Order: sequence, then structure tokens, then C-alpha cells
Amino acid sequence: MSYWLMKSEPDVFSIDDLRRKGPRGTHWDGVRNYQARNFMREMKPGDQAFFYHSNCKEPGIVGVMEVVREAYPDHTAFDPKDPHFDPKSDPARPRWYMVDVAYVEKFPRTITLDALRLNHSLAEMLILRRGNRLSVTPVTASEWKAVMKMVASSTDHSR
DNA sequence: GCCAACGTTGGC
DNA sequence: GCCAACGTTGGC
Repeated sequence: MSYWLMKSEPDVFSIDDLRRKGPRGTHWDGVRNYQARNFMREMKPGDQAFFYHSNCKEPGIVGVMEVVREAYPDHTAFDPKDPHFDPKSDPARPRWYMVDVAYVEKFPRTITLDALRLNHSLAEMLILRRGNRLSVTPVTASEWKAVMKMVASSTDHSR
């Protein structure tokens, strides 16, 4: 099983929106970057992913979701009315892909970008690299563990 | 709203 | 294949 991190702007699609989709989840559409697309193609059902809120008041990891369907063509690329329409993606030869993800949990507190930066065991985490704008990145098992540890301790402190 | 960092596009 | 121009991302 692999681990991932996926970004979304909460004003557009938040973890609460994902929770409302229920156990079958929903498609993660709109990725228009080749590197991010390639990562999605590597995903397998059962993989776990951090849900990251970007471009908002408190950027950071807000919870966990699970991949429930492997990559398949992103139909929003074919729709001229969709904001992510790409005339170069032909239904016969789709350029963009998406996976289905389902809600697993929302953390009691956001693990903020600031907090992530302060954790030395996350120094190599892709999301923390300067200038990184990739919306889908792999996460190592040790990074996953380190973040979950931060979640556990932030929960203790909230008692 | 600003702007640095980065990816993509297209002329040559 | 180079690279300037442009568009987008995302923290601040």
C-alpha cells in the first residue's frame, strides 16, 4: 500500500465536502499537471492519502482519505463548459486522468503547514520543498507515521 | 492582492 | 532545442 498527499482549495472542495459524498467517495478531477497525473496513475485502491487544504487561511493537512478506484479518464477535460476544459484532450486519447477517493477521517485539528515545517523528521517531505506546487505527491511510510504522531499529540492537547 | 516559483507554449 | 512570454499555484 502506498501513501499520498493531495491538495485542494477548501473554497472549491473541502474535506467536509468529501465526507458528504459518503463511503463510495467521489472523483478527484481537474488535475492538469503531468507529474501529478502520473502519480495518480500509480495509485491503487486501498492507498491512503492526506487531504491538504491549500490557498486558505490555515493551510495544512486536515484529514485522511482512501483511494477507492484506480485512475480513469477525467471527463471534465472534454467539457467546454468546465473550468478545467482542455481542447487537446481527446476522448479517444485522453490526456488527463482522475481517481476516486473516499473520506476516512478528519483530524480534530489541522496539522498546519507551519507545524509540518517545524517537524525535523519531515524535512524531506515534497510538500515542504521550496517552490513546490504539485497538487499530488507521494508520501513515505515514515512521513505518514510522523504526521499521524502529530495528530495523536494534538488530540491529547485538546483534552 | 502581491509576487516568487514553476510549468507550458510557441516563435525562431 | 532554446528561451522569452505567459499563465497558474499558493503562501503570505
